[in-house]
Amino acid sequence: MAKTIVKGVTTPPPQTEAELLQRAHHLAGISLNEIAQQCNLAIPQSLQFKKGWVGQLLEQILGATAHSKAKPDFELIDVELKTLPLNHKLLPKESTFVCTVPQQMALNWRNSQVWKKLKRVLWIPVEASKTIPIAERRIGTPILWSPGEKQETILQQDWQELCEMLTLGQYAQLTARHGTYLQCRPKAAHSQILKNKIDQQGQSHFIVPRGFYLRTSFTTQVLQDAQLLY
Amino acid sequence: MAKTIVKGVTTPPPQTEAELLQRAHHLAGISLNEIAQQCNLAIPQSLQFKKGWVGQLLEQILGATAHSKAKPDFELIDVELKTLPLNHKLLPKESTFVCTVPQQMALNWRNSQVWKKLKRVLWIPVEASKTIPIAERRIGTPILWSPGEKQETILQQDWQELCEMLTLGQYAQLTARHGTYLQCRPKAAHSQILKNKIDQQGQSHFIVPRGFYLRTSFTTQVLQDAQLLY
DNA sequence: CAGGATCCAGACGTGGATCCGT
DNA sequence: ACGGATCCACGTCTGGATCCTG
Repeated sequence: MAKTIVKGVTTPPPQTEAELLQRAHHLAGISLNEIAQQCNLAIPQSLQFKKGWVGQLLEQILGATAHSKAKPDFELIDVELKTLPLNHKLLPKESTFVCTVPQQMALNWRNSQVWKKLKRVLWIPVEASKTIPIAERRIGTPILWSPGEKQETILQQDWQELCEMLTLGQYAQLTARHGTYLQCRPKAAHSQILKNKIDQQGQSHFIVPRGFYLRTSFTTQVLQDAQLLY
Repeated sequence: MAKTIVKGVTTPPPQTEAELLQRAHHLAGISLNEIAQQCNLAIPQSLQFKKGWVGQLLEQILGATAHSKAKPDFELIDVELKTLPLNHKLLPKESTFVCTVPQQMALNWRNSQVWKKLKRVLWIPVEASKTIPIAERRIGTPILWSPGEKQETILQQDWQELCEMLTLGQYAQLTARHGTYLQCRPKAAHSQILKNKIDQQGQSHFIVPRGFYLRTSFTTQVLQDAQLLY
């Protein structure tokens, strides 16, 4: 099944973490325009209707296994790619989506979807201040990261607290204010979307689809630990 | 959300069974070419890569709620539309797809997906001999139908037999030869497609996706009962 | 002949995230 | 600031069936 129509130049998957990190370092300081040109892709005027564009651009230039779902971005080396949008102070601007809340919660933290996504992450900071045209936004120094011991403890506590509320069906009480590092928020095309959820008694309910997100305070810490803040 | 671009003329949904049946009677004797013109649709050279085309054409001209899934074709009046391809003898040429085999079988016949699809059907016979160009194939006399008592008994027996084998995971023994009127056959894009099925013990298996089909011997009986065979 | 294999269109779900009103 | 709302791409699934080889 050779693909003969080039719809954008792609990079082969990296074979090792070192190779991936080296590639990512070569992007540091480069603008999105340069990468888009190399990938033969047009730059959108605004991200309003192209919210995932930067993430998908970096997937492509770094050789992520494009859109293979429920799998790490770099399947061979089991690494997840996350862009980290930075504000004008070069601090994280937004929370970071981790994964959707599954039908059935895992039985323990180390088997959870959240841990699978966070155990090994390549963070790529990207300028995201609205005052900078998209084409001119630059890539920052990459961080190949795993949670520290103390971080994992808090993340696990957050996960357990949120899981408990979700499992018990306490949707009214569960807001984005819960959780120290990890929060739980809506994740859908629009607020009218409802998902059929089957509770532990086998009863069917319609609920708002949710996702797990990392707070900006947490990703700021990631930058700090990597000594990328001064 | 008014759709301003006309991609094919559509008919509003029928409000009553009588209205639907009247429309269908107006199609009797008409060629596919005439209907396609009225719908502003091009006629494919072959159905090899357009297998569902005739069915979708009739959905459109009769005002079926286009592609609303897991619902009857005519939602308001709870009627299912089925084309019935006829060979050169004007007898059913193919088996009729009913529905896919669900993850979890219903607990009884009257709650089954098969019964929901078959309890009220508008059959539209269509010439389907390969010797007739698609454009020239004619529509036959429509049949608004429900299973007779004896038919339902056999269908229910078939369904129960097939369900039992499916529930017990007897996939090796389960072939299209089982069932008097109803059979169970593969239903997929290709034979390599596998579906994750969770059995009653909670174990996960990969199996070939299947569908329920009505044998041609059964749909021949439907024509007979409607006195459309001589 | 008919059981097993296959094909398309459109809906739906998931992963990529950012938007925006209070 | 940030919690709740929203947006695109694309892979997968479902519903419409007919094809095709032994």
